[in-house]
Amino acid sequence: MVERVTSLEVAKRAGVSQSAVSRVYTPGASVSAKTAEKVKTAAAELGYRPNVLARAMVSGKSRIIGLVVAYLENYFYPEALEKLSNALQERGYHVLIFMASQTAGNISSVVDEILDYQVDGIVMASVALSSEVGSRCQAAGVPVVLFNRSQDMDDISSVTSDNFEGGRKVAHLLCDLGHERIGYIAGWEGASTQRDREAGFLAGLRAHNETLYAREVGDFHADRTKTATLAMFDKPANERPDAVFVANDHMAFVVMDILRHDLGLRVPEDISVVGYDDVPPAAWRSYDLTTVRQRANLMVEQTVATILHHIEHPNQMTPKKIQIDSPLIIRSSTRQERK
Amino acid sequence: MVERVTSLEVAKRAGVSQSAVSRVYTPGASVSAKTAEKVKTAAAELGYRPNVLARAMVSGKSRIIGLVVAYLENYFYPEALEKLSNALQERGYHVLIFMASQTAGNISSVVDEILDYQVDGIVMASVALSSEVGSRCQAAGVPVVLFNRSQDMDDISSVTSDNFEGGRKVAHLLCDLGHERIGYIAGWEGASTQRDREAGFLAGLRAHNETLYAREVGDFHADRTKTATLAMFDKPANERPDAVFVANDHMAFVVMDILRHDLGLRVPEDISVVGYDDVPPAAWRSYDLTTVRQRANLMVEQTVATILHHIEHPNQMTPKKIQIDSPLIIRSSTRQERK
DNA sequence: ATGAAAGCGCTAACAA
DNA sequence: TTGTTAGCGCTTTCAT
Repeated sequence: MVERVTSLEVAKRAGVSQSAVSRVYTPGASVSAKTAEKVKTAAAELGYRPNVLARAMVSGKSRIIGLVVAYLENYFYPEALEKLSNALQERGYHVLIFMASQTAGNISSVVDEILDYQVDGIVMASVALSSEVGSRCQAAGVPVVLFNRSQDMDDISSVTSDNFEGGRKVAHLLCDLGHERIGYIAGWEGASTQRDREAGFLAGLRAHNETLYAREVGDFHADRTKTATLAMFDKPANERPDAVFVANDHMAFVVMDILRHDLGLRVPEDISVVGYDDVPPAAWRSYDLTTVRQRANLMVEQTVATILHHIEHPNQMTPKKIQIDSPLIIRSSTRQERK
Repeated sequence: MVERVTSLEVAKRAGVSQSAVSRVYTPGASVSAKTAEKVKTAAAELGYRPNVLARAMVSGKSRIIGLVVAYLENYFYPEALEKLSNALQERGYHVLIFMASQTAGNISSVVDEILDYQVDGIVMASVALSSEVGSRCQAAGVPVVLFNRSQDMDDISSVTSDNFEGGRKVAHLLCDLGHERIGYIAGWEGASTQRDREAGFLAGLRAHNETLYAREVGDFHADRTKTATLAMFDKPANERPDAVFVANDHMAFVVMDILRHDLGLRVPEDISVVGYDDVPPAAWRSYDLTTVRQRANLMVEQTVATILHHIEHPNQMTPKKIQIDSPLIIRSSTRQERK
């Protein structure tokens, strides 16, 4: 175990003051090329690196972004997390993870923990947070950006895909394909993504003078989706939907598996299935799911830009509500042409 | 934006010294019930919470664990990450994420960044790290635990599943089922997991007086796995393997999809397929993959125990090499009985 | 451009 | 049990 090297030791070896060393590592500080060289040499010889925590304490900037996530079971999140972390790393920030377990009371303590770490900003990717939580962080002077969720009438920035428009595109597709009995399997109804997708979907149907034939709730949850699917499809051919929009890809996989393996139905010949997210397995041959793509890259890019903007302009608190266009990806889980 | 509340302000309001306040938040410090009450009341009124960073600076313990990950595309990792973060959170630690991008030179700088944050320990879950990197952290006095990878002849602790034994179990299964032309699709050959799984598999075959009929390399990579699969199976029935062990689940999904959809073969009637990891999609009906389960819960538990042990006993540097038993999970991608 | 000095908010001896 | 004091390693005035 090697002892930590401090700026003071580097200063001594370089024959300069401790503050000179500090300046060398402070972008924009005034140091002569000569001192900079001396310091860098000494630092290299000693293996010196500035202590981020000490810097954070005095500067008030930790260069840490707190990330609150609830469930990584939806493969959209690991993807986003990876990109987010990379993007922040490139800008000299790092991600401190806070897992928000199910319990609601727990969430509140999570916020306290985050604040304890003096994070410069917070990204909330968890669906189940009360709006109060975000506001509390804002009140503490820590900017917050909601990722993949939104809230009406509040003062928190958010980045989402255009869920309403995405839902509408699905309605158009299914109507254009000539489907006549269209079902919807909803996600957890507390989620803004679920609400917006459904609202857009219904608006789209209306535009075609169609109406929803059946609706069940899957809650973004495998078991409940199974129940919902059976309730919707375990009936004679002329009574069940001939197409279904499922509020996210993971539920859509469950739906497809049940249709095919439990009910012996064919996708898309008997039933067209559409999902939402375009997580990687949607492109796997066994599913090849028609879906709405949430463009993780763009969403992350905007999230990073927004949080950094808030960090750099602490006074300017106007929230940004960013919606990323989400294209329809047509694969083979939907009929290929009007029947 | 609310100003930060310091322990000094709490002290004033409570009518005690600043160190009294500190003691109230230091487990095991001696404070009278009366002072504790006064302090807690004042703290609550002011909304005070100790500054973790300041505490870290003086105590030398940040209660931050650095986690190095390379690719979250393998769904074993998000699962592990979630459990790891939860387990550490319960013990008052938090996870700072470091994404190790592809470039090898990059890795080295990642280590510097980690060390800058004065992390108390490091978990490396990335497959592509040189042993030199881990050693450098150890040398800096920061304990390291390798997660899901191991290295021979070195001084770093690691937690893996029993990959050798897992591979052997697969060989036994396939031999018991009467398979006669058995293939293996390897992962990236630099990975210890790949090497151990293959070694165990070969040892198992040998025990049955069987020998490997075909071998290709998929590199834990979808495209290369596709090429490997075609090279192995795109030939007459009597020339191709009748069973294949694939070094991880994700490659196995690709193999199954190609067998079924490109080559028109049936699994398991024509070919039995076995994977490794038991990631969630392995249990999805479309794959229902026979596989070796890496028990993420146990692996994480041991990882946490090990890293905390090293943190709490800094002098006792004997590395631990922990292997978790990995059970064979038999599903329907393998023949159900001897033919 | 540089050094001296004053803290950032806290913990940990040390006395009392 | 308590208060006083001295830092942890750094950034940042303020002189020079």
